[in-house]
Amino acid sequence: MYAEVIIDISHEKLDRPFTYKIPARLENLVEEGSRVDIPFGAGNKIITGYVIRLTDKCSYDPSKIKEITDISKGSVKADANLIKLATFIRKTYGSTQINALKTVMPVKKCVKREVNRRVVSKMDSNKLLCLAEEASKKHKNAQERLLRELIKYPDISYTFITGKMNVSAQTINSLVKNDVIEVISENVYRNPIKVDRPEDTKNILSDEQMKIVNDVNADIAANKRETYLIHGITGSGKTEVYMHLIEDRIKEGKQAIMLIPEIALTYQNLMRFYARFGNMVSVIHSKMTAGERYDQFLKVKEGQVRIMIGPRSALFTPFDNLGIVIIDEEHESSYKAENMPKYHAREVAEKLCELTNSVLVLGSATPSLESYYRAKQGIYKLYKLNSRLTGNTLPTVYVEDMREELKNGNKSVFSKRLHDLIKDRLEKHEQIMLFLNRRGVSGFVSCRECGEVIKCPHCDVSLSYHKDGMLKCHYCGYEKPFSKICPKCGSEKVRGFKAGTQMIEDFVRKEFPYALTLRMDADSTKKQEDYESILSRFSNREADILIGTQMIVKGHDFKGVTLVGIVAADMALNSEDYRAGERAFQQFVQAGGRAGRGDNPGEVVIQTYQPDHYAVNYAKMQDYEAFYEDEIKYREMLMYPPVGNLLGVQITGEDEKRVIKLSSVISDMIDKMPIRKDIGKIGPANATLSKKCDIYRRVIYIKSIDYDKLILVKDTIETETDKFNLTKETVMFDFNPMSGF
DNA sequence: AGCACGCCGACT
DNA sequence: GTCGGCGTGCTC
Repeated sequence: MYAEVIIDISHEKLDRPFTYKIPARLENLVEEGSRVDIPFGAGNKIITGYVIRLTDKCSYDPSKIKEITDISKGSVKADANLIKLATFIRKTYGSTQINALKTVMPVKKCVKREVNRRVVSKMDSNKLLCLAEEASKKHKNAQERLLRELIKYPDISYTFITGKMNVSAQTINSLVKNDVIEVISENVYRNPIKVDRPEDTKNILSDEQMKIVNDVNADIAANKRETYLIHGITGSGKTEVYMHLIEDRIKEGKQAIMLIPEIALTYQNLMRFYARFGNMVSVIHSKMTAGERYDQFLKVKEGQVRIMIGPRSALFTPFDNLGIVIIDEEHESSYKAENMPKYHAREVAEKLCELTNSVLVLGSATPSLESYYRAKQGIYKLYKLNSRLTGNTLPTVYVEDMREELKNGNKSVFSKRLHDLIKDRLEKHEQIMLFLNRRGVSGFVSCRECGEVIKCPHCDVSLSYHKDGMLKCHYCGYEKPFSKICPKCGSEKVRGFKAGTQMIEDFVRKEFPYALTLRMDADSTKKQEDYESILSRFSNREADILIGTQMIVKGHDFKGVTLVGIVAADMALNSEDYRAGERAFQQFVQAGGRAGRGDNPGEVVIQTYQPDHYAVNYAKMQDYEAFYEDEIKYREMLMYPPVGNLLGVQITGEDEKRVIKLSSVISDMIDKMPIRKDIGKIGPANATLSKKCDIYRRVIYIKSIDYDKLILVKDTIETETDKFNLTKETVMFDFNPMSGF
C-alpha cells in the first residue's frame, strides 16, 4: 500500500502530493488524514506530512519510493470532510495545500503553557550593593551584572535577563537559593471560562421567532438543506432562536457549531449557553494555547462536547455528525482570516454544511451586502425579526450638521444637542457611550509655521502625541520624545492636534467635571483583562460615560445606556474602499443598538460634516432595506462584490524602486493575458498605507464577474513571478477583500 | 525550504 | 593543484 502525502513545507514547488510506502507494521494504522513522520530530500530529514489519499499502485519510480517512518505522536487524524474543506480553501483562496490543511487540522503543537516569568529582588538596594561588590571580588561577573541591574529595577522580566543581559539560568538559580531574589511565574492567558450555572431562563418564543424555528425544522424533516438569513434588529431575540435550533439538533443526536465574533466572546454572552446546555458546550477563543484548543478537540472526539462556540476557527471542530452551523453577527469583518489562507468563515461554513448535510443559519441586525444579495436572489431564505422583545422602541436618531455648529460659533467637539443630552443624562444618572472611529483615533502633530506633519520614519503615518510626552507610531511602535522645534523649518511652533479618545476624555472632564469617565482604546487596553475590566466596571455603573473606538460597538449589553454619541462620523464615511458606505451604515446602526436596551428609550446623536450622506440618512431612519437598495445599485454599476468579484494583489518589499517596478511588471503581465477583455484592472497604485515598518506596499485590484477568472489571474501571476526567483519582494493575494490593503 | 551537485576564483 | 563561493535543480 502507498500513501499520498502533503509535506509540511510551505512552498509552491513542493505543494503537491508525494507518494510513500506504508510499511507492514503501520498497514492498518495509516489512514486518510493521518499525520505522519516521513524522510524527505537527499538528507532524509524527518519531517511531518499529512496523508490525503491511500492507493495500491504508484505512478512514480518504485525504486525511489521511501517508507513512512511513523505516525506522528499525539496527533488526531482529520476526517475526510476536513480534508475536502482544506481542498476547497486551497482552491478558493489560493493558498498552498499544506497551509490549507494546517488551518483545518487539529494539531497539538507545544503543550507548554505560555508563562511570563519575572525576577523580583527580596533585598533593599543597600544590601544588593554589598552583594554586588562581594560578587565583584570573587569575579562572579554575571552575578554582579544582575545585582547591579536589580538595584535600578527590582522587578525584571526573566527573558530580559537571560537574553539581553546574558545572565544564565544557573546564576539566577544560585541567587534564588541564597534568598536574594525570587522568580515569579504567571500565566499570560486568562483561564478558560469557568462554569457556574445560573438559572436557565428559557423564554417562550414570539410568533416571529417560532416561525423561523418551525420552518427550519420542517425543512430538515423534509431533508432539505438550506441557508437561512435572520435579519433581526438588535435586541430582537436572535440568540433564543439559535438556542432552540441547537436544542432540536441535539435531540436528533447531532452536533452544532456557533460562530461569534471574537470581541463578543465574553462571559455574559456565553452564560446563557452554559445555563441551557451545561458541559455539552465548549468554547474556544484565540487567547487559548494550541494545547488548550487541542484538549477541547479531544473532548469532542470523546463525544463529551456537542456544541462548539468560538471564532472562525471553531468551524474546524472535528464533529462526526454535525447538524447545524450558526454564524451570529455574520456581517462582522473578523470572519475573514487576515493571514494566509485568507478564507471567509461564511463561505467555508457553506461548504462545510454542503459536505456534512447540515443547515447554515446566519444572523445580523445589519447583514452583509453579500448575504442580503443572496437572500434577495432566493439562494438564502430570509427571515425578519422586527420587534424588540422588551417592547422597547428603536432609538431616536439625531443627525447634527457640524458645519452649522461651526457657523453658529460652536468650536467644541460636541454639538449643542449632544452637549445638552449628555448634561441631561448625567442629571438623570443614566449612562452614555461616545464613539470615535478607529482611524484618526489619535491626534497628529504638525508645525503651525510651515504645516509639516511629523511622520513615522518607518511607516507612512503621522505620529500621535501621548500624555507621557512621547510621539508614538500605532503601526510599528516607534517612539521619540516630543519636540517643539520643527525638523523642516526650525520654528518652535510644533503643536499637537489632539483628535482622539484622549482628547474627548479631556474635553468631557473640562465640560462635565463631576462625570466619571472610562476610556477604551488600543492604549488603555494593552491586555485582555484591561478590556474586560473596563467593560465590567462600566456595566456595574462605576462610570457615567464610556469613551471608545469601534471595539465598544459590538454586541455588549449595557442596560443603563440611554445615549450614544458618534462624535465624528465622517471618518467612517470617507475611507476610500468600496465597502466604506456599508461599514459606516453598520457602525451607526450597531452603535444605535447600544442605546436603550434597558427600560428607558434611547437616543443617538450622529455628528457629521456630511449630513446628506446616504449611509447617515438611512441610519437616521434605521432603514436597512432602503440602504441596501441604494448600496447594491452602486455595487452593480461598478461590478463590485457581491455582484462581481474582486482580487487584491499586494506587492511588498524594502526597496521602493523595485516594488514599483515589480508592480508594473505584474500589471503588464495582466494586460497580456488572453482573458484581459473579461476582467477589469485598477492600479498599480500605492496602498492606503503605502509604507509600514519600512516595507513599501503597492496594490493592484482585478475585477471580474467570474470568480474562476480571478483564480486564473492569481495562478498566472504566481507562476510567472516564481520564475523571477524573488527574494526581497513578496506578492500576496486576497479574494474579495474586506478592507483595502 | 534545504540539501547536493557543479563550475569558477584566491590560497597552501 | 585545492578550498570554498553560492547558482541550479531536485526532493516520493
